Amino acid sequence: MRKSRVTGHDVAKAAGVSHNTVSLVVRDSPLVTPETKARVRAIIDEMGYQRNDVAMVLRSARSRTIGYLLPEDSAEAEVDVFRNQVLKAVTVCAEAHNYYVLLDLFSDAQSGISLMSSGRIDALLVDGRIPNESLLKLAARNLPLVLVGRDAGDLPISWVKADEEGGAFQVTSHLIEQGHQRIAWIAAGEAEHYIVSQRERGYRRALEVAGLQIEAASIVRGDWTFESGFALGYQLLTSSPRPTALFVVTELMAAAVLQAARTLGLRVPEDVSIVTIGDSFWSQYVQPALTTVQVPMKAVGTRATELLFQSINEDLPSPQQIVLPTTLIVRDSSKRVGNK
Amino acid sequence: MRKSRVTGHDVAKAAGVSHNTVSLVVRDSPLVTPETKARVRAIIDEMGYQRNDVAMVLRSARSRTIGYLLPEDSAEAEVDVFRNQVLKAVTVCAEAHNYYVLLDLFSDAQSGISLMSSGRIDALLVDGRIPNESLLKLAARNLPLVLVGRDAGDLPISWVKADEEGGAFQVTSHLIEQGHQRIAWIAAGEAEHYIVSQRERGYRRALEVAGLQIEAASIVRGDWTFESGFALGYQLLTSSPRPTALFVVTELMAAAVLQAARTLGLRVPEDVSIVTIGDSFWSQYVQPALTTVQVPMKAVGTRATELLFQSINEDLPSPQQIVLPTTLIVRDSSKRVGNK
DNA sequence: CTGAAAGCGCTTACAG
DNA sequence: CTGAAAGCGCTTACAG
Repeated sequence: MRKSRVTGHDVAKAAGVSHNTVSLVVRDSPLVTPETKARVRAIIDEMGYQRNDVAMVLRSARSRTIGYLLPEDSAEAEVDVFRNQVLKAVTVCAEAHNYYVLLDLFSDAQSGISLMSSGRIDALLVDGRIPNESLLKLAARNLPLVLVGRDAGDLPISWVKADEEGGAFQVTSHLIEQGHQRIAWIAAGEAEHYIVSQRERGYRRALEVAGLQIEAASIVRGDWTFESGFALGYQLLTSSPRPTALFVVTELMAAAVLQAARTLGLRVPEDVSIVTIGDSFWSQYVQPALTTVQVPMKAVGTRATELLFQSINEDLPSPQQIVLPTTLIVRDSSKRVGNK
Repeated sequence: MRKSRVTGHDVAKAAGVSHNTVSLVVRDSPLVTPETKARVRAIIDEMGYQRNDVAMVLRSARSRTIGYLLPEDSAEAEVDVFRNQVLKAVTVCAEAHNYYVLLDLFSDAQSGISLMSSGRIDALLVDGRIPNESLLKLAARNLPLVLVGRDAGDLPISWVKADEEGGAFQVTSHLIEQGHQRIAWIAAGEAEHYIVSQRERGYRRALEVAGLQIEAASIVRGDWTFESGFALGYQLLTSSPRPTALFVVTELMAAAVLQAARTLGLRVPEDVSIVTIGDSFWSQYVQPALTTVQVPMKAVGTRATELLFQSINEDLPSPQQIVLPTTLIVRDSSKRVGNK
């Protein structure tokens, strides 16, 4: 048991001060004179004293740790860079505030509640893929909480998300401006999947605003895999009349559609335009580089964490709800229709 | 302060038992009769009691948390899926053992030492990119530690890594068997970068074993970016005599070399073979799909975590050192030389 | 500016 | 099988 050998008590005795003073020195409190500090610090270094954080946490009821509740692995997860981008941003931001990040895989609401009541964390970030009914139970606890990557409807909960709907609207409108009228939509997962449904809304709204008909046959739904993207792309590209443009829900599936087109001998963008949305850097490196809407997940992670620290430190009066804009990036996979 | 409202003491009073008994019930100890358990559990539910983990940790000196020390962001990190794969595996594995994962960004050895002495964690996983001198200081603490993704030379430290050198040897030998004699190597980062140097060793050994000359001009070094891959690919493919095959240190840079070849009007694999190594699933979706060596980072994460739990529970006598095999995956970017 | 006392909420011996 | 006491190592009032 080397790790807990030296306690504040030992240091106090060696330095001829009280335990209390040692504690203040460790926290660099202005209540201690520089001379005493220097003397105590020398002893601390000499004895190799390291504070036991757990005792500190128990007594002060501040853990200097934020929790991050992640969904368990899903079909989607294999493919998804989303979570990684966010997690990285969260960790960097927490570190800057001198906080640790504690990871918890969501299994049910109870495990999340246990964590919130355990004293292990001061606040909780919740991944947007956690189901709403669990979210409600979690939000009922008395601990700052920020939802990451989606909104919470009418619930009085803080959240930070990207404007998925606006992004989808933007890229679909871009296609329409380029003269496309038959624009298919390749979705993924369940119809209620938050991000997919938001993107689909944007797609539908763009068509409606332009007065274009939304045909049922133009909307198909895969399972997040490259293979499903290929199959659906193939299906749509061999249907008649063939769409002049395809909007694909993820960049991986869009890359698959690119291959389906290639397999069929169709040129992109000359014969068909393909656009997508997401945050994968690979999408610019496929051939041709994909026109996409960039979703700023890193920024979402950072803003959410900043908001969490605000809640910890200031006791925010009402829920804060933040939407970050997306960016249309026109690359080589889309062009004006008919203009070969 | 809702979170700490109900304590074990309150439950004990309400149930008419001692605080001790409540503690045993929460831990589901066989020392308590089923009747008492049921009665106490009912009260626990009724009162909404949640154990304060921090007090438990302080008293029992077991945090039920493992630490994961990550390197700070580097140029390499932007591109790297490595860490994400590993982290996911670690988290899933920890969850299965009923442990949390605490993230810590490496700034210096001292911060790692503080964490190890803080009582917050029972054991520590260290990312392979942490420098050796810091690793030594960390390993000197009395806490189980496993190094992830690289070996530790002669140091008596447990580690789990993939056979990067063997993988590089394998894919280079594959090229040689296909008749290639001028095989260039595109590296990245600093010469001492562990993974890069291991891969380079495998490359050199394969050439040596085959009795092929290693020419200085065939070895170039980029900076992990797509752009540097493109530039170096372009340079090598316009050099004379042109290499018949290129082995590229990362899959992203290999995708860039593919584009350089396309830009030059060279066909892959007819005019030049391009092979790589890594764990990015994207490499199979570029055109042509890349021949690669699959590095099992997920398995590395899982094995490392399992090893860590062994160290926690059994007090392993000597360091365990595990090398996981890589797998050559021949796809469409390489072929027999001259056989057009 | 420093010290002595109390206590955060558990678990761990130990006694019955 | 259950209970009463001690204590993990800090921080927080409070007193001087």
